[in-house]
This record gives sequence, structure tokens and C-alpha cells, in this order.
Amino acid sequence: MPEPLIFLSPLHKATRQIGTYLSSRMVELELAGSEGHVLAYLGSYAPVPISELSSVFGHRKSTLTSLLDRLEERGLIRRDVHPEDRRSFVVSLTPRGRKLATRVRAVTEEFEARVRDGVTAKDLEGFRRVMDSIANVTQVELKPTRQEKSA
Amino acid sequence: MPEPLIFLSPLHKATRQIGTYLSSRMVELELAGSEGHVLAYLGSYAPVPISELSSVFGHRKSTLTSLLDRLEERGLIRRDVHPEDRRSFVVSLTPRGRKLATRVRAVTEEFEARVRDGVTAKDLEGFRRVMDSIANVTQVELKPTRQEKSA
DNA sequence: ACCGGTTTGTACGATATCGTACTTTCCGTG
DNA sequence: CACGGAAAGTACGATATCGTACAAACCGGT
Repeated sequence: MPEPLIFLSPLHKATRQIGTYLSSRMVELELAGSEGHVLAYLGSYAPVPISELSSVFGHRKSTLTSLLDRLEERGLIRRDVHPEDRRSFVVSLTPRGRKLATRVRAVTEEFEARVRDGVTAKDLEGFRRVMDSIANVTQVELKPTRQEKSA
Repeated sequence: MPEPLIFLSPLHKATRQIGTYLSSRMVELELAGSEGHVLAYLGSYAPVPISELSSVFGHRKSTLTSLLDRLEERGLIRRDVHPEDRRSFVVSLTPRGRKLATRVRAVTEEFEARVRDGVTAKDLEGFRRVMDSIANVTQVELKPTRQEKSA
């Protein structure tokens, strides 16, 4: 009998549940999960450079290029040259994109509220502590995109 | 100022940290993350049918076929016809696979122990409660593979 | 014993993400 | 202010996962 994994298994399971749930709520918005997340983020923080999206979501720069291409083709976002850095673009929402982002945001916030209603403040604190412990153990800083020289 | 997402963001972050951390510990074992997880699972529960791996890890049956093909080519696993169901295979480890699985298992168990040392029993209880609340809200049962009829 | 419906796994084409190479721009140091 | 290195994106080929279609076997009702 192996020791059950008290963190990895529940986290993996919860992640899958969340993915399934949110995706199912986003199909009607005609968005894949990752697209919805990016859109929602833009709804809150736009305009942002692509590198920020890359580090926030943990996707490679090249992956973001493709993803943003898709959103751009559908008229949901725009890329404008960064006024203070000509290497860079800032991504912002079109009116259509903003409207959609609002709806995605509503879905995630409703989810959060419902989960929160199911737990106490103490539970929440314990959850936070576990997340912190994971950050400490992994020592993964996660800020820089770290594309090259990962070894 | 948007409400911060107190569950989704931390979970997403932790998942990425864990993925990065475990992957980095598995490169020396020449395994991709998903391959390592399957191998470790087999180390504990083999022999198991493919459908079980599919439902446990949340990968499509066709994805498992590919993944197992890779492990089989490298001589780490074996597929034998299920003695009680001729549609089905049972997957087991070769001696080489078993040895590798043990090492993967050691990595995950060390991770678990270290995270555990960073939190109290109360924290752990809170964490569990949050996971449960997520399961309740999403209503995702997650047992059946649900390949078709997702609409 | 048959017959429809379900389950198991594979095959194969579609898509998403990745990894590397490359261009342009920025920045710090001399 | 020139120059080497770092950083931002893109291009493009490689790979992993997915979705659908399919063949074989199981199962339950009649």
C-alpha cells in the first residue's frame, strides 16, 4: 500500500475539475480555456505587453503569439506598439473583446464566490499556507519567463 | 481594481510551480512530466487497464495510447491482454520500468513530506476543505472518462 | 441465442503548445 | 557613442494532446 499523495492528488483533481467546469461555461462564449483566461486578464489589466501574459500564464512567448493571433483574427484584441519600447507590443481589448471579457470575468467570480461560501476563514487561511509551503519547497520564482538556459 | 481571485490564481500558480519543480527533477530520469506520473502510478497499482489511467490522469484514451507507446518503445512498460476482458489490456512495468518508477516515487514523496513540514494539521484540514468545496461547486464527478456526449 | 447499446483500445487527421533560430531594440559599460 | 549582451516578439518545424471514426468484445433484455 503506497502512501497516498495528500497534496499532489487533490491538487491535480481540483485543477481538472476547475478546468472542466470553466471550459464548459466558456463553450457558449466560444472560447477555449486558455483564451478565456487571457481575455479575462486583459479585462482587468489591459493594456499589457505580451511578455507579461507569458509570465502570468506560464506559456511560452511563441505560444502567446499563436493564441493572440487567434484572438486578433476574431476581433477581440489589438496589438499596438508600446509607446516606450519599440520592441514590444501592448495588447488591449476591442469593444467586442471587452464585452466578452466581462462575461468571462463574471463566470470566474461567481465560481470564486461559491467556493468561498463553502469554507470558513480558517480553512482559507490553511489553504493559503499550503500554497505558500509549496512555493517554498519548489523554490520556483515564476516571475521571469525563463525561456532559455533552463539547465 | 478587480477582485483578486483567491482560489484560481493561487491554484494556477501552485500547479505551475509543481510542474516546473517535478519536471526539473525528472529530466535526469529522462522522463516528461506526464510520463513520470503514469510510471509512478503503475509503480503503486500495476497492473491496471488503460481506461483506469485515462480516468485517473484525465487524458483522452487516444492520448494514453501515444504515451504508453512511448514508454513501451523505451522498454519501461508492457501491455498484456486482460485475462477477464479481451477488449482490454493491462499495463505493467518491466524491471527497468519498475526501477525508474521507484525513483520517481521517491521524488514525489520527498516533495510531499517537505510541503507537509511547512504546514500545521489545521492548515491541512483547511486545504482539504477548500478542495472539497471546489468539488462541490464544479459538480465534476471525474470518475467516468466521458469521451463522447460531452454536450 | 440474438441484438442493440455500451465499453475498450487504436488509427489518424486536426490543433495547441513547445523549442530553437532569428530580428529588432534596449541597456549598461567601456 | 560604440559594442556586447539581454530582452521582446515572431517564424517555423517538432511534438503532444485532442476529437472523431472505427473494430472488437462485453452485457442486459427479450
